[in-house]
Amino acid sequence: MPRAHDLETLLTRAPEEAAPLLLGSHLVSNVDGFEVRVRINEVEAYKGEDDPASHAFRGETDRNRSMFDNPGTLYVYRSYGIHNCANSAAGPKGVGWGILIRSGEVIDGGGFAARRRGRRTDLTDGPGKLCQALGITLEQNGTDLLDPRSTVRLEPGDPPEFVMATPRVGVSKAQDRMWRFVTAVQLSA
DNA sequence: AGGATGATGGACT
DNA sequence: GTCCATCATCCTA
Repeated sequence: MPRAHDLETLLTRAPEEAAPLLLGSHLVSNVDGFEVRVRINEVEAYKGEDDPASHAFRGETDRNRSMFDNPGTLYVYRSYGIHNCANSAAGPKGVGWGILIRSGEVIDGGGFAARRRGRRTDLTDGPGKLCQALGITLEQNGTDLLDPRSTVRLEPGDPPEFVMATPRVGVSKAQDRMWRFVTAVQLSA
């Protein structure tokens, strides 16, 4: 299990190495005073200008700027005009690497999550759902996930016993990269 | 249980 | 105009 200051070390690695190690960590949000804690069970690596599937493939833009910031910076983007999706910047500053946080299980604050989602089940089993449950919007883009004072942050957790690697979801390019990482818990969900 | 589809906006050709 | 790092709903079985 990574300790708090180890998360920064972990996230400075290449995203395809850091992503599976991030599984089991906690994503905690305190937006509007409601704390929701999620154990991360599914992530994907995106590797900047080396990766045709990455938003950063064509370099830095207004939209993807957070991914080029320090490792542990929150990159939020709007998906299909409707949903928000959350990433952590990875690698050294300036490379545009990131880890998409796709799903998890609610550990605490389930009532707040259910209220935000407008339902009692399927609260955080997808990247858009997870952001809605945690109240993560473009307003939180650029947040330092490694700062304990941040409204959205990463904290250490228990690592999973089993991790499976698969192609990434919803991408048509670079399907040969097995850069989606899932815990056994998420597989059975 | 699984496939099709509409919503909805930004980035890109 | 087309393509999305998606989701909820509405079918068919």
